[in-house]
Amino acid sequence: MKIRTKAKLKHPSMTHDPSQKLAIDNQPGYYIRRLHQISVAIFLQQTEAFGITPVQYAALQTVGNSPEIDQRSLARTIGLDTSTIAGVIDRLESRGLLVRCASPDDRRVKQLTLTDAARQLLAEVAPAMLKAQQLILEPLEAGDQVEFTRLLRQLVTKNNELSRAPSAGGVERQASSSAEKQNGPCGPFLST
Amino acid sequence: MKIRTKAKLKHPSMTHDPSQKLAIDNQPGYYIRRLHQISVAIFLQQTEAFGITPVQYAALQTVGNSPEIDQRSLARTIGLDTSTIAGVIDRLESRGLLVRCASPDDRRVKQLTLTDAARQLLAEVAPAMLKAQQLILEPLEAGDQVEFTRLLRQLVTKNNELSRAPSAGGVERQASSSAEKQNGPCGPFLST
DNA sequence: AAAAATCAATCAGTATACTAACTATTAGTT
DNA sequence: AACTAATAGTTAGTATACTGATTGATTTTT
Repeated sequence: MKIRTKAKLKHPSMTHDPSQKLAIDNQPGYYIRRLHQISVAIFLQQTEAFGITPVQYAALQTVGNSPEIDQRSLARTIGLDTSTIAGVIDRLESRGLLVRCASPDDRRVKQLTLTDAARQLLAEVAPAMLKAQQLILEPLEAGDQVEFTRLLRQLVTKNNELSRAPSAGGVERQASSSAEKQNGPCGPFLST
Repeated sequence: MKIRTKAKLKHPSMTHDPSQKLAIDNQPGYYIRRLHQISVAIFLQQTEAFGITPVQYAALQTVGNSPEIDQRSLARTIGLDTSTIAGVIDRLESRGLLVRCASPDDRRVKQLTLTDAARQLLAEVAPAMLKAQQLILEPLEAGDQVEFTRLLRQLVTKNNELSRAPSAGGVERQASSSAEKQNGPCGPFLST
């Protein structure tokens, strides 16, 4: 009960007349949820042949761009918390798309590396993924697409800290020995 | 393998140069997902005292606006499929916020009715819910908020059929006997 | 060096959100 | 009337996405 005293009613639009019906389809949150559903549906439809989800794609792409990234940095880069990324990586690893390796420098850390299969998959999926992005915005005319994208980025960037998993703009690369090419993902003795 | 032949490459922007890194944070789908996360986080934060989720709120609000609505119509109204709504209603019913009643006209149909507790909860939550909506858009200046909302609605409306759970603009009310006030949600013998 | 704090990852639990398969009921066809 | 279609709801299975607790390793303090 005492919670209600927090409502300061600084703005007339916040004064809610309970006799008037509130429509959910008047709230931005509702449309944001719907657009997310639609966006995922379009992605899955376009990439249907590859059996990959938007988040899995983001994870693979990011690991590809930053080999030996650790789970925490990956999570921050794509805006997930560490418990969610664990499940994503589980599924990708069991499909043979990436490998978890304990870091030699810090045994708490697990470094991630793509398999060749993942590299090939990424190259194959890319066109469908780009097509999906295009289809999501297609109902808007060209100028509006640019405007919407601008405002969308602004909202995410400025509200970033409010979610549990704020994303880090760039990838915080950790020093990587870059001897991976010769030795395989997990050092000289664990190559495939 | 044969799937790849479907890529028609009708547009030069679809030709993906694999040597160049694709950044996930350049794709609208990524920002849409992030904004959804943020939107939910803000809602949960503002309504923390009530233990309710955005979808649960939408369900309660809709049932409140259309008593004796059936599950299918509710699902369509808030943009969910029937299997998802079943779980939402399970949770709301077990919290004593609404009641499922078999329709006398069609025994397949279950009609939904709010309890008094739900009506009270809705009235109490409304200000926090409105505050959340305001906070989501707050990073944008006033004019941009209007513009963003306009484009957002346009995207959802025009892409509506693409998701599994396209939403119906209005609520398709079914003939309701409106004898509810006297007899309770489930007819004369099942009143609370 | 031992104790405390911190940190990466995991796990249990909950809540959307989907697909696909299934039950029960109703409507339509022959 | 009997057979078939379609419909409303449920269930099982998978995948985000969160909270909160826990484990094991590292760092900081004492």
